Amino acid sequence: MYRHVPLDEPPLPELDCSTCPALSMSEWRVLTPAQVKQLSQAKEVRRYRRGDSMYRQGDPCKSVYCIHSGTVAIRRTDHHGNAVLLELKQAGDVMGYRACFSRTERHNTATASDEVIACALPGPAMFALINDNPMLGHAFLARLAHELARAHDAILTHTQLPVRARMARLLMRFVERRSLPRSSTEVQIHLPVSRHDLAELLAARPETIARTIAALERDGVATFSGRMATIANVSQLRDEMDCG
Amino acid sequence: MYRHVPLDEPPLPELDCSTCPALSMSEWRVLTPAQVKQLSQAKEVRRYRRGDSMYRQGDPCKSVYCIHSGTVAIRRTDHHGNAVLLELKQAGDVMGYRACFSRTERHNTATASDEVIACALPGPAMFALINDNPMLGHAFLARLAHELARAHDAILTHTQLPVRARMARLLMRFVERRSLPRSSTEVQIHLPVSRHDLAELLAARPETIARTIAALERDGVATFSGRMATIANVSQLRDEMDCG
DNA sequence: CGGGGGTTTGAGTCCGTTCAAAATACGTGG
DNA sequence: CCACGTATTTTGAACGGACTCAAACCCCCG
Repeated sequence: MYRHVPLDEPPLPELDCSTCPALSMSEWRVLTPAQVKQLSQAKEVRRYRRGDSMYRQGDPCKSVYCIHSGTVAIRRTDHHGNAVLLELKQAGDVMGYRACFSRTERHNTATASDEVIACALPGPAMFALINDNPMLGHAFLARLAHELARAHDAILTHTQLPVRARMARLLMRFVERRSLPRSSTEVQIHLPVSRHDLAELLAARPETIARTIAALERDGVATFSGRMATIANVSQLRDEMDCG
Repeated sequence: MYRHVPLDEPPLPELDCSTCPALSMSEWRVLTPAQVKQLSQAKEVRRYRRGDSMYRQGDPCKSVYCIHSGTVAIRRTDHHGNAVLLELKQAGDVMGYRACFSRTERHNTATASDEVIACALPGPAMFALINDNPMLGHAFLARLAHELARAHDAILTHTQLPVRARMARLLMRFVERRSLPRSSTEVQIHLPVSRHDLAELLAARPETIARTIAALERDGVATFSGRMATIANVSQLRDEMDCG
């Protein structure tokens, strides 16, 4: 845990934010070239291996992170061990800002879901950039507002829809993000996480996920093989999204 | 709906933000006296009657609101009619800013739960204040971050805890907000909403709420009479908050 | 070839729901 | 102030989706 410079790994690459492909997807895109250089100098590149946690509930908030590559799972756990996977962060996503803005300790845990390279930017450096460039503040206001809407959506879907419909919605999100079209109606997607994580994403048990997948195959909606899924008919999947 | 100046009502009071008791509880508390005057001139006082909606899902976002008195219910509804009561806003709360910051239409509906007097501040006026005073931007960043944490909490509790524990948590929130101590262990609270709204707050059915209340009384945790509730032993209620 | 973690299947249970009806509270007009 | 009609709340019985516990299965890797 917390290791980010294993001895037996190749040295971390030097990353320049101004040429980073993640820049245009992140909140930093509103910065001027000079401010990007400032960002680049203040940041620190880190590597995390599958299972490493970047921060944990209760930690003080020292930095925000910008993901260069890999997938990070953001989880909230209660003191009974029940966990919910709140979201998956990927390349170009900025994460870990919530605790900085509310000036509280971390309320959830960030875990590398596979090999992750991310840059850590100290909180004060971010606040300095916001003071220099009000557009960055607005970008974070918009981002937080968007996240809040998504969280409210999750409350609604998790409490009102059966697991099967929630699964359909999740699959549709993966389809929209990046799918390999195989024919006019058929698409193939790569599930970025294990069944266990799928369960935590949908606030259900792994057994229920297995059963739901089996039911989806039985009904000819999709076929699953490991982390590959082939949706037979996207519009049919869309119909599953409301009620089941 | 949308009516806020009924003909048969007394005229709206002239309200001056600088003397408003809600000021110190709202985000506007970071403003200078001159900026408060600016706020006061830009705002418009409105009155809503029980059941009136202040805005609805799908509306464009024109203003943010600052509640002077009364209770407002913020709801999210899906196109099947399933509704969740996301939160109750009361005197001193600012509301309706989420859609402004994300520059999207309203994602939920705000309904007056009883007689409400609130001030509407046009979105552009708020943005002007934020530009004049960066502390206001930070205050909203902190507020949004806090709301996001609360929403994530709700996801966890709604999916992991039984209704009875969720009810205990809600009652505790009311106790902490304002309770009338009757003895060392016994407190009395006023439930600000109907059973139906209680159900929507807990993401359950009214029938389940009635049964849960009956069970709580049977077990001697609390007694209920209309909108009055007497908690026999607060620490006993606290024990109910995790699992049931 | 033999672990071992992750995944799947099976059987039984429980919590909350649904549907329906009774009871209570509420507001209005007489 | 009481009677009435309506809305809200409560109770009852039956159903169902997801959970629990347990065992079998499978695939990857040593």
